[in-house]
Formats: sequence, structure tokens, C-alpha cells
Amino acid sequence: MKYSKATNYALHTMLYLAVTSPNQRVGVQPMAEKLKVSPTYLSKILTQLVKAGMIESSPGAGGGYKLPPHWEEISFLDIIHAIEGPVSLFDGCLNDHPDCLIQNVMVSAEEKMEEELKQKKIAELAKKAPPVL
Amino acid sequence: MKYSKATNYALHTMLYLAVTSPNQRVGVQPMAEKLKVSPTYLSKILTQLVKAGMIESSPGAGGGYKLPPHWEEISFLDIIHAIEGPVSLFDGCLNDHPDCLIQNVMVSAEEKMEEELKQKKIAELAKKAPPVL
DNA sequence: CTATTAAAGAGTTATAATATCTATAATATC
DNA sequence: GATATTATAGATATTATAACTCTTTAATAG
Ligand code: SF4
Ligand code: SF4
Repeated sequence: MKYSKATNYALHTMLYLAVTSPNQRVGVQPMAEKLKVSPTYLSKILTQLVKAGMIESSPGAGGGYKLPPHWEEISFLDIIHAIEGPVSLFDGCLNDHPDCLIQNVMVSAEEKMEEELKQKKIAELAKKAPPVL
Repeated sequence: MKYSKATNYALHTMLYLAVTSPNQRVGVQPMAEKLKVSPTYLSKILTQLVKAGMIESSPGAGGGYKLPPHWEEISFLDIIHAIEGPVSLFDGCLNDHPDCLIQNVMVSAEEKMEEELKQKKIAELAKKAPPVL
């Protein structure tokens, strides 16, 4: 019951882009160095973010990744969902009782967490210019 | 990023005890049958619950498990913590920056969820006498 | 003492996360 | 067009954790 390291890397790179270069492209190597993770692995994570519309990519010389136009609206929840998928924390159901009481509790609790994660935008954190990496 | 099946089994057995026999002892075999899980495996989970004070056990003939005197106060969060341990959903930290912004967000979101899980008691669900198993 | 039941230990299997290697495709620059 | 650069994709290996089993031990009631 833990968020994956991939999610952690995704959050860090997003915050990194927001803090350092919201408009400029940056390749995967420098970020992989900062995060102390292999470029190929980080690349896979960034590709997932691209597909989810969290960042934009361009190949070729001078290419790299940059934030999309709407980047100030991107929330923690968006990033987490991009990596973890549309998670439901609880799904060990066996019998499919109608209107399951256990699942109701778990889902409503999960929603409380998601509300909070939806309100928190990386742009908001970036304003504080933290030493993110 | 999912709760373990063990947590699921724990929630179901607790609710089962609360619904069927709040005072009477019941062995692991009947419950394992209902849950379609092996008795030895369920036994390990129940032992964790015993150590966390969620249930009481007694060996020997006529023994088994029963809820403790304070069972009506037991929350979902209590049960989850008993199985998952004192979880922190997020811990992929690399640099230990002071007053980490990312971790602050994740922790506060997690607390929102835990508040909800702390308010939900199994006794409350048991009153509705659901077809739990 | 014997039957019954929980607890504990060691081990196995299954599944998912993590990471690497290699090959391919796209773009810019010359 | 040739070359260097960079992202993407596929296959695969490694590691970690969850899930489960088997066996032994301990405790209790009758
Ligand atoms: S109680 Fe809920 S989770 Fe459990 S078997 Fe019934 S529907 Fe599924
Ligand atoms: S930003 Fe937070 S989680 Fe990331 S390295 Fe710094 S302290 Fe750790």
C-alpha cells in the first residue's frame, strides 16, 4: 500500500519543469542525473506523462520535454492518475453484494483524499521556488 | 497502489464477527470457508488483529476468536493499520529537503482519507445487518 | 491424556515494480 | 542528403513484495 517510485519521479520532474523552465525544452538526461535514476527508465515514465497530456515532447536535436500551455491547471491528482492509472484502492471483492457497505466506506474515504490532491496544483508549489532537486 | 487482500480479509472477518456473533467465539475454519481462503493464511491475518487488540483469541476446544469489549469503537482505520502497519503512502524521498513541499501535500491528502476511515466504525455497518459473506 | 484450536516458523509461488538493453522513429543542423 | 541528437517502443532481466502452504509448537477444555 504505497505509491510507486514512478509516481514519485513523475511528481519531481513535473515540479522541476515548473520551477526551472516552464517554457524551455529540457532533455531527459539532466533530469535523470538530478533524480539519480537511469535515463531510459525515466524516459518511460515521461512517455506516460506525455500520453496523459501532462507534458509535451519533441525528438531530434534541441528536443526534449516541456510543460503544455495549460500547465498551471495541472494537479497532483492528474499526475498520479497518469502514472498509477485510474486506481481504486480497494477491490478485493468476492461476492458482489449489491450496494456493498465496505466498498462504500473505502471509496468515500478515497474520494476525500482525491479532493485534496485535485486542489493542489504544481504551479502553486512552484511559486515557492523550492529546492526541488 | 492498492490495499492488500489481507486488509480486505481483515475487514470482512471483523464485520462478520460484528454481524453474526459479537460475544460468541468462532473458529477460523468457518470463516475461511466463507471467505474462500485457506485457514492457515487467514489465521496469520487474525493473529495480526489479535496483536493489535482488534480481536481476542483463545486456543483449545471451543476456542476461537471474538470481539473485545471495546469493539464498538473499532474503526476502519484501526483495522487497516493493524494489517498494513503505520503506512505512509509516499516515501520516495531522495534529498531530505527541509519542509518538503511534495511530501506536505501527500501527507495532508492522506490525512483527509484517514479522518474519514477513523469515523467509520464496523459497529455502525453491522447495525445494517448486511449480507457480508 | 486427548482432542481441539491458535501461534509461529520456514519455505514456496505468484505477481508486480523496477530497471536495463536494444532497436526504431523523428527532428534539427550542417 | 548525411549526421548527430533525442524521444519512443519492445523485449527482457532483476528485484521486491504479496500471497499462500506446510509443518511444528503451544495452550486449553473435557
Ligand atoms: S461485502 Fe462488499 S467487498 Fe465484501 S464480498 Fe460483499 S460486495 Fe464484495
Ligand atoms: S522535494 Fe521532498 S520528496 Fe523530493 S527530494 Fe526534496 S524533500 Fe525529498
